[in-house]
Amino acid sequence: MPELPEVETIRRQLRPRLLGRSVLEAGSHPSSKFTPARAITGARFSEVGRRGKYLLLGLDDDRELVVHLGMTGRVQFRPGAPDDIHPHLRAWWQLDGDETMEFIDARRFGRLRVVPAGDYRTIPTLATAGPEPWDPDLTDERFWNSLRASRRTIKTQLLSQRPVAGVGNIYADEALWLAEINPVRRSIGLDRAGRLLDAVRTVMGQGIEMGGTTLRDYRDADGGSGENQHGLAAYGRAGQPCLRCGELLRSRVIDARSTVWCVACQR
DNA sequence: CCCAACTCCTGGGCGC
DNA sequence: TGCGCCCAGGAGTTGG
Repeated sequence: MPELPEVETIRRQLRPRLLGRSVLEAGSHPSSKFTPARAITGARFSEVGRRGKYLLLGLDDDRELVVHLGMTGRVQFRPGAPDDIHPHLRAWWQLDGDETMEFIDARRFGRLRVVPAGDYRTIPTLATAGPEPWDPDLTDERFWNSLRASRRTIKTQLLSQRPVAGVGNIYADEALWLAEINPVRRSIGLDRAGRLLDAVRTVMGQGIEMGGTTLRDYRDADGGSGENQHGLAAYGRAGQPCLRCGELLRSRVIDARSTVWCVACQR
């Protein structure tokens, strides 16, 4: 599932391909999740940003196309017209230069929105998202205070996007494993919070370096796969030995999300 | 405000 | 081999 490292990989590829280019025509699947695609016909891309798991495609008319990839969303380019017989084509934008950008999404968990630039009031998760992992204002104390404000499990809090933006199920399990913290804890001290924040930065940074994690669906904007799946220590490794202590990793559903952790060294 | 439950989707893995 | 069941999951929505 595309999390911050996957979305950042795509952002970096999209930027040189989109900046300065105009949308000549656009179309979409009839679902309201995708119809906003049509609203940017005639506009020109002027920025390609990211916030958490959201792609922010700035337009020269002071609006933004906000893209969330959901579970299986992909962005790809093809010469000429859209491939309108592709069964999972949800939106497309015909660009100048005889090329089409396509949004492919088998499971339709993705969504598109067009908003006034920087105005995310109608996208609550984006509007209330916590800082980016490398935001200099994100201190250990701030992260700890955010975690202390809720009584939910640490795992659930990481997925909430509030303490830090961009964490999904894979990198949450990886960060908790690296920081040696039990995902079902409901409170942690400042020292553990600091270690968890360090771990989030480490696993996210590694994910970006590796071009994202491809378990099944994820592809970058060039159609390529990531390599981070070979570096996972927890996610998908239930029943296999912990890479730190050898204990067999356990799996359990926490808040409807499968969670893998080591009962011996994650306390 | 917080939180829990429910919802959306369908490819693929599995049991038989 | 084929059928049918059910899981995976981010975030939006709803209701307490």
